[in-house]
Amino acid sequence: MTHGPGQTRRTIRMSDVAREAGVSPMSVSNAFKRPEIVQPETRERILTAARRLGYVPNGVAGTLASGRSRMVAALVPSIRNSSFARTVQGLSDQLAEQGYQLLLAVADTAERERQAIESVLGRRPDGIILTGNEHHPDTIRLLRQSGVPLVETWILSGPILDMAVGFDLNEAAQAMGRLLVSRGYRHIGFAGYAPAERSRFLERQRGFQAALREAGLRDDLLFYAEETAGFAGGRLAMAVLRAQEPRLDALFCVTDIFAVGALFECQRQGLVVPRDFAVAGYGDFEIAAEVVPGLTTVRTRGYEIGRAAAHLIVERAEGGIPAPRIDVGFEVIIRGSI
Amino acid sequence: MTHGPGQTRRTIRMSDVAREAGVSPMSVSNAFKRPEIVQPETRERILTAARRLGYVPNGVAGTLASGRSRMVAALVPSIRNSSFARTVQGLSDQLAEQGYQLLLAVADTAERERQAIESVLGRRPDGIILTGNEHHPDTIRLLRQSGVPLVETWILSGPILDMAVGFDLNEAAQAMGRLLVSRGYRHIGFAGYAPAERSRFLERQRGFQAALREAGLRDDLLFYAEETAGFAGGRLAMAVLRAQEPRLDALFCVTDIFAVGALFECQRQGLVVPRDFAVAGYGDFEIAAEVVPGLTTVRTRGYEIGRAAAHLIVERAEGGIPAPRIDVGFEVIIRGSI
DNA sequence: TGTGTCAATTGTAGCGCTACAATTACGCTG
DNA sequence: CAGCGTAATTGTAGCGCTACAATTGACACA
Repeated sequence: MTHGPGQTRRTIRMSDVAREAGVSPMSVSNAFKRPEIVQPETRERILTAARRLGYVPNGVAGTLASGRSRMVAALVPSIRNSSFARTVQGLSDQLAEQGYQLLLAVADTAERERQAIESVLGRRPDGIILTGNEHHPDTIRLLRQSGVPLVETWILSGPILDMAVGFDLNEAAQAMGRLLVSRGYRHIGFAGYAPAERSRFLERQRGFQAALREAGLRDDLLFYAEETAGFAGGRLAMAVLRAQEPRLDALFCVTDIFAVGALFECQRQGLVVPRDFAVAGYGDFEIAAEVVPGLTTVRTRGYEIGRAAAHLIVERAEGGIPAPRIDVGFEVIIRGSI
Repeated sequence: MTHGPGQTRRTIRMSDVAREAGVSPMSVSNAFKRPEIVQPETRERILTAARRLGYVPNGVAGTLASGRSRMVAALVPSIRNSSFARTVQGLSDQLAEQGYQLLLAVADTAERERQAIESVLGRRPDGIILTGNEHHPDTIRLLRQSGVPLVETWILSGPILDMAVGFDLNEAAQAMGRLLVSRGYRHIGFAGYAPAERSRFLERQRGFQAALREAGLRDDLLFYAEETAGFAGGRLAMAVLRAQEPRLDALFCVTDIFAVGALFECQRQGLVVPRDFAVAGYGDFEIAAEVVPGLTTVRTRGYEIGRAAAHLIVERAEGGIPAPRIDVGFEVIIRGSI
């Protein structure tokens, strides 16, 4: 305790800085948190002392005392998926700019989401960002009870717990469906993920089917790949759907990964895209612009979703009352694949 | 404060649960943190009371009192890059399994890293995971002074601050260089990033050059792309290096993204791979197995790096003295592109 | 019956900070 | 020069939890 010679000095705290600068601890606190209310010279003296001692404020104690953590938790189903990676990047950028930190939890099932939420809530984050709007009932109860500001992302429709940032998934898929129809394709397949699991994929399917029915085309050429399918999903979809309908002339994929897989498969089979077969994707991943021919796809704004979500939370944390829903829109990007 | 009718009940704390269960607060704490030392019936009574009241332990207070946060901070230069995304996934999985949480900071420059470290240290994480071994001197001083366990990832050689998980970057590039040489290529180019910035790319270059010199080949066909180059990097590298050496017959790229870009460019120009031109990558991203022909590449173990790094930190946090360096190895994956 | 041993439980004393109220300093008015 | 408003600074009283030592009770043994 006494830091005599040879004694290892324990961690520097606010009162050490206060003594060093000849002020009260409160002034040190103010010098860091509300610099405008302390006299410039005093502030300078305090900051110098802090630097000299190598003082790092203990945010944990600060959080306990103030009830504000300047930390935002985000739950995403995956980080390898390019869309969510962009969202996390957006969150991270925006939060860093505003002096907040990101507590990240990756949870790919509702059950894991529940667990993650439970432990995250113990940290008293200033806000929580979720993906989608399908949550475990216990999750919802916990969140409601905690009163923490909430943003659900990648979704706009349906019941929202608090705030939401996303775009109209249904509309986006419908736009692509209409585009395919307008280009003259008549036997259009759909490659997605098992529908039970992910309503955000289901909405794409619905929008797509609506566009086909509108045009009087059959809307039952559906293929569902495994979670882990990757590029193979597109290949499999082509094989299965062409067996089901030999005249199949186009494929709409719920992710660009499937779509690129389908393009590669066309290449292997000697099908010329788009003359013999058309492929459309969803996501506008980096690769979409690079494959030959370029992939026609729906550009989503994952990065902006992240930024906007972070912004909503911070605004709320600082006492504002932001708009509860933000639509970041989408865009159909036309390249050579249809 | 009095929670009479209509009064909004403030947050439940440990003493509320204690009163409800008829025990002391310490027993509640023990029931959660060291269940084996409390009588089974007592424990049951406490947990029931906690559930009934919807008690969520305040981890912030716990951290302040115990000095342990059960939180690990990770700094990565990017999250969109597939390699780091895998590492973050590995971290997240391993930490979740062990009941720890992940504080993520994305910092793409040494200066931002410094800022991030500074604010991260305020949270008193039980460990910090860094990427690479090039850090701002202030960062190093801060980290040293804090005494927090540290893991540097994606690197093994050179000065290590505390612990490290990675593989021999030089060796990996050299292996690929040798493979190209053994296949008979004689004018082999290199596509990388600006060398000043990233020593982890520089090591690849050195290993590659060593392999070429070993074989008596020229080792100065080097191209450096911008940070943001993406697939275009490969295209540019081909253009520039072929202008410099028309007999160029192979290209080694520091990332699969460049390599795939180069493959696409070959396709556009009608070059048959690998007959007319060979391409090798680095990373074994998902796409490497899917392009036609498949990309020969170095498979790195980003996911395992994340898991191992998390494991080291946790072991250390729980009082162990783990090995300071872990080599997760690499693998040369031979496909059709060379 | 006294006493040592062990497991289970409990009080006490902070962890390092900030909200808030109280105090002091200081210039300005009448 | 008293009286007052404003700005700067400071004390007090926790925030909710856990380390640690102290206490209690049950039981075995001499």
